[in-house]
Amino acid sequence: MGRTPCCDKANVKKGPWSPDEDAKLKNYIDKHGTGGNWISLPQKAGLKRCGKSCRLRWLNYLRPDIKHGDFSEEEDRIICNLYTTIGSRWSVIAAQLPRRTDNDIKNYWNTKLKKKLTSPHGIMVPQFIQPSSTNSSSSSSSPSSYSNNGPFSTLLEPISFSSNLLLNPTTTNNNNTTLLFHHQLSQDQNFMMSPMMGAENNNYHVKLADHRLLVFGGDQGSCSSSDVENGGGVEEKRRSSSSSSSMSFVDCSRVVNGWNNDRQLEDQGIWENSNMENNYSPFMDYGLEEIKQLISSNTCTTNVLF
DNA sequence: AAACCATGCAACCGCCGTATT
DNA sequence: GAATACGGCGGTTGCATGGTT
Repeated sequence: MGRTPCCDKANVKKGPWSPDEDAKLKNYIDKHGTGGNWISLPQKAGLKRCGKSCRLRWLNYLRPDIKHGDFSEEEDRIICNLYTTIGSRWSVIAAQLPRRTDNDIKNYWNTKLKKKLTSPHGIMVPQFIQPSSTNSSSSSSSPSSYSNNGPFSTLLEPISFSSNLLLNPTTTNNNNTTLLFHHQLSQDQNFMMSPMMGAENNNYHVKLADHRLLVFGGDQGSCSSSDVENGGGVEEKRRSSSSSSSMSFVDCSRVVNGWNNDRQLEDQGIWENSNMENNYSPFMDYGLEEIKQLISSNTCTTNVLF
């Protein structure tokens, strides 16, 4: 025979913990510790709870050194890095973040970070994983050199990857445009996405050789003038209908000829003339296959990987 | 003001490897 | 060695809250 059952399942309380229960559990553990036996603990502590429930409550909430909420950018970076490396092994990830619980990290990932990293089309898009330093010499997957090409970097040397998702953690060019994730479409279709620095709405740009600028991603699809300084130059007027659930691909070629000054847009009366009623809009939504075709049919001066 | 919807998060469920009988 | 509980973990659920229509 094996062990005796841990508790009477029919007579244990479930649901949210009351302040009184919290106090009982905390007082008991403060005085006696867990004793390495969660099963017998609730009875000793005067709680009508399953040992598992007590353990969970203590580890995820009552433990004195726990920090809740307010994840820092550094913590975001660590979580994203580890997730792309080892997947949803929350206990391992939590071990790298002092005072954080696996449950908190898991919730944070599911409610915040995951939305940043995935699109409804099922492809991964670059994210705000800022390098802790600008030293790029340590990563073999980092492009080895870049030219200064307007607000974007241009990859000078071709790169190839064995994985379809790699993190390029530490590349910042002179324009402070940070280059992030890489996906590979094929040998001759290497692209590098460049996020707009200064924008907080998850937009990304791809500059094509014919000066067209593809803008996609984003909760709201807006670029302020400060974004222009960092690689923008357009404002997407067609905003997503619901936050974080849509992904727009926008061909701005008709308005961004030269794409270096949003004043052009005003001078050309683009904003005023742009509406769906007169059947003219410089903003066109593209599907994933269309965008791939657009990119593959052009020689990109910006190297982008999906 | 009410109904509806989206979000955040605490807690539970079930699985798996290990320990115990 | 078999049977069963324990401890730990990740996935999922359900409730509370806040925002929007």
